[in-house]
Amino acid sequence: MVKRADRHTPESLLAVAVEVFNIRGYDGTSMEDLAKAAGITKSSIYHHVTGKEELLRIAVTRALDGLFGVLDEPGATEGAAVDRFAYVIRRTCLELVDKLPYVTLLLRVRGNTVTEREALARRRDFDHRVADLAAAAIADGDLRADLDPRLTSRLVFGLVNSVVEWYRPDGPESGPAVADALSSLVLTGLRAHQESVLPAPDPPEAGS
Amino acid sequence: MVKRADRHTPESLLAVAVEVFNIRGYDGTSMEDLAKAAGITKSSIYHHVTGKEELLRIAVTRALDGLFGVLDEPGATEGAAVDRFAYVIRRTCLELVDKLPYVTLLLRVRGNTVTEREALARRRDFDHRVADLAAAAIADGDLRADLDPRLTSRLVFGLVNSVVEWYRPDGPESGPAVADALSSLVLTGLRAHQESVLPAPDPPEAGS
DNA sequence: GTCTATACCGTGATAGAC
DNA sequence: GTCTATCACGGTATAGAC
Repeated sequence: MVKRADRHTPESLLAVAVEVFNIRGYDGTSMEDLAKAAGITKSSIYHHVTGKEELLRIAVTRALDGLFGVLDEPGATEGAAVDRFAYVIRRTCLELVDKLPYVTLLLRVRGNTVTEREALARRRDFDHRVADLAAAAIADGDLRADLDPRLTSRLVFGLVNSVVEWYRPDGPESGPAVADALSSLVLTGLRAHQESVLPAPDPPEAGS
Repeated sequence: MVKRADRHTPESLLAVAVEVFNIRGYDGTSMEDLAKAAGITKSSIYHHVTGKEELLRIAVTRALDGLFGVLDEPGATEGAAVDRFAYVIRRTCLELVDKLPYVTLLLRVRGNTVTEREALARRRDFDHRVADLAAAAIADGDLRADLDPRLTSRLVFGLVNSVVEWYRPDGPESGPAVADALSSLVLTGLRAHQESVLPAPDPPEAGS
């Protein structure tokens, strides 16, 4: 923090703001906090942005655009539903890691302002589209039918989103490593020998 | 909301406060918000509690005591590590649903006050004890060894914790139903036929 | 147990000099 | 682009009557 830049731009200010928002929470962050972290005074901030809420709006919009971008990629629109579902899980996870501060902020929005409520609405839209994908994969018989599609997609994306709570770019795991582990957990499960519950022949490898 | 009680007690006030905290966020909630929701004035609140932070402290303590209680139950202390791990997953999920408002609040704490930092420290302690359990299960060869124990427990408890983001007591799923679905997903995975990647004979059932 | 009235401070935001 | 000075408002919390 206090990464002073002699000349701030809206972009450099945004980076500082998002970082502080994610530490203290949006509501818990004052303009004075932002000013200290940016190395300038409160007033100077208003030269770059119209206010605190605009910083939030830019940040969550960036996160949402990234997530929706995934849904438009060929891997998410072509092929079997189960493959598209797996693709979206993996890519969403990578996108989350790539835009970590922005997505983190997005996922913590509560809905106290217009900006926040609009962000929540877009998030719901995203979740809905993913739930449709899970439903299609189940209908195809490629995902277990004993789990409700809505519940399934909620669990899976709860898992994906939870990554923001602990992932750090300078930590031991790379983004792709997390995406692989997560995908593998979701599709294959954690148990070492699947026949531990019911007697069954030995399953073949479950490579990524 | 505005569930007016003619006579408030610290307990009734806590229930109101936690509900509002979870909607607006702790920092986003003013004493005026609490007063309106409780149907009394700001001043009256101070007759029951010393202030806003005490309400938070009582709530998160209740959540943490519940979670640590799970770790002391026989199912979490006796038997094979993999079974204890599975037990803790399931029971934690049930505890989360049972104490939903308190756990929700706990999981959103940011660390801006002494109370919050102490809660975060206890949470880290809990996470650490669960990670040890996962490590033991992997060492026993009962959980896949290709996933790091720390990463595994982070993913699994990220998944468990994410339930607070969507679960509602009056919704379609019961607490045990969610706990079962979640445990099943974690241990067995989502794929209908594990050999779906390579051509294989007909798969056995994938019962719960 | 709840009220009105109030103290006191930090908040987001603006004006205008340099 | 940044500053000092200032504003109006809402924040937590207290005093004391009923």
